[in-house]
Amino acid sequence: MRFSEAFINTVKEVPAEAEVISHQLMLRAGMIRKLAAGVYTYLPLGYRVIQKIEGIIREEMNRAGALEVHLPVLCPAELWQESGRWSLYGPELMRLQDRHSRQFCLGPTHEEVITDLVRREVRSYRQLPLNLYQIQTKFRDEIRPRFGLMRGREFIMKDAYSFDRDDAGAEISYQKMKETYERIFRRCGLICKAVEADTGAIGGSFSHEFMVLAESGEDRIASCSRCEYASNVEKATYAIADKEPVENSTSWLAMQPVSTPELSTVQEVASFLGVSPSQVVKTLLVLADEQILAVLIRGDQELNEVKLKNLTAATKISMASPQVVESITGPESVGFSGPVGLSGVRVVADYSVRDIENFVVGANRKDTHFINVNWGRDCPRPEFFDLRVVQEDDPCPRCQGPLKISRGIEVGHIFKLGTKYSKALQATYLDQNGEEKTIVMGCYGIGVGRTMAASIEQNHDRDGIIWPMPIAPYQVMVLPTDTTDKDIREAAEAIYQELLSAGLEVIIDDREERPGVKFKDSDLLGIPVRITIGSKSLKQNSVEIRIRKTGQVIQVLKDQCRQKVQQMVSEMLEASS
RNA sequence: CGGGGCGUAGCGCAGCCUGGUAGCGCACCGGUUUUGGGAACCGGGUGUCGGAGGUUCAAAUCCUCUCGCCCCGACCA
Repeated sequence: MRFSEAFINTVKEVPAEAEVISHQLMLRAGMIRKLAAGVYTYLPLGYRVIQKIEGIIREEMNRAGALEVHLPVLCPAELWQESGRWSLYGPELMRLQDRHSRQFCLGPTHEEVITDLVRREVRSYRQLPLNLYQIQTKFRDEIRPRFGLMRGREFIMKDAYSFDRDDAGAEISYQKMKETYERIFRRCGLICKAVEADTGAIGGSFSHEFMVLAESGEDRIASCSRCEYASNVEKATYAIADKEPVENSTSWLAMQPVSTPELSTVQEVASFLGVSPSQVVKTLLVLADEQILAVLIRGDQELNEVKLKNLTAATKISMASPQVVESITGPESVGFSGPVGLSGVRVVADYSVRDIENFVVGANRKDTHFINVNWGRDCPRPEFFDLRVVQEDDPCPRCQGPLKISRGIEVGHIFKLGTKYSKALQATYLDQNGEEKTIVMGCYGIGVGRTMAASIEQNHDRDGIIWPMPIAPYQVMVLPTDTTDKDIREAAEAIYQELLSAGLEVIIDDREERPGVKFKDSDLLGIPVRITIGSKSLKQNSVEIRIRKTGQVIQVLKDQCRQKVQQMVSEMLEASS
């Protein structure tokens, strides 16, 4: 490719709208442009990277025996009503109507569509197992699209669905995909970690997320510093100490009300009373779908909504409105809720408040708290569950080792679905005995654009992107310092042609620009290998090869350039597979 | 959905308070000189001042509505 014909428009200034580095660099390197919030155009350079990633995904999926299909983006509402997700999915689902007022949605994921296909086609156990995948544009009307390709409303995703005869088969499919994902991300040059995760809107029994560790990541990961345990904090648990409840204690003090005017946050109350926040029990009034719950949690801990959601089997958790709070705890009591004398609602508590005594709670009265409250004496002992977000140094649920919290970008997610969709849509087969059985499913997604963004988050420096060789838009940049100089121009042309015929992916910067401009652009674009052809080295009949990642420069004779570059490129391809 | 901010040339921004010829830097186009890390000079403005309505002799500027975008929050009891 000739730079002059490649439609690459680089930008010096950092675009105001871009916050994270991958977004900034993709805009600056002329790889993407925004059309609307969370909606991007891929320019030729960026699209080459997308295609590289897709290529790796295809190879590995095919290697694992999966078959590529192409499902419709436009899905009829009936299918979604059949699975129950039409009402469950909420405003994230892009809904639309055709001219006959028939309801459709733009697929945010394709369980319904694929299951519909399979239930029509699959009759016999002989047709199973089956793994179908596609690389397709998805639509999710995110509340807040941000970070460029990281969280878009329209995005490219690889999604695969496995169909097995039974759980044992599904387990094998799942493990195979887990290994395949590890290969895919390794080949893309990413340092990735598989962590346990909540199954969210997709559902199912078990899942892993593939996380690229990066400070800019939107997810938090708890991982054990001693064993292999790693989990999204949404799901992460910790080792809960077994302890007999204390029924009465000599250390219990008399409960009494304290005036705490205008002090409703845990911080304020704790410092006013001169106790630590861990001595305060906060009472959150929560709406789990229609049901009102009082959730008790220690002042220094956070409620994990996902855990509460799973406990209550609710589809949506939200904080109760002030009106609702007052109807439970009395007038003007918002900010002063507590378990003492509370009635009419289910009370659940986190383990963090199980073993404390003489604690502080709201008094269900304006500007008042109780101190020295104790379970059983002052209020009924509630049911205890694990409801809090794990924190740094909590004991690992597997080995008690200290947990560490880090940030990650979710680039892939695999689910054991079980029969959630196959049951709802009646996808069945006949087994050896002629008995009708429900197909057991799994589903497996990879965010293609997000993988591209994550790669930049992990591979860049002050000057720009540093593509890992397997997903670089071009492998080699040929850079003549002065195209008005005949010798330089011809030498560069010759090398360019030679590399092309050797099968390398080469771009030559044939623009009549000053060398500095070309060097800057070449660094920004992140092409892994650069060959500089300039008058100095040309006099010794040699050229300069520079590695983008290390900055290492070697001089080689012109005649040996092709061989050397070919060797470097294949080494750099090897390194990540 | 709540709070805040911003829409002026392709990009980054000033001008708005206090109404009166639409501006700066970069980019872009033409020319001359330059050519190993984002050149210099000369010439060129490429604009629906987000949109609609209103006030006014006169609106980028004031008022109303509206659309779009960005950031924060949505863990507060």
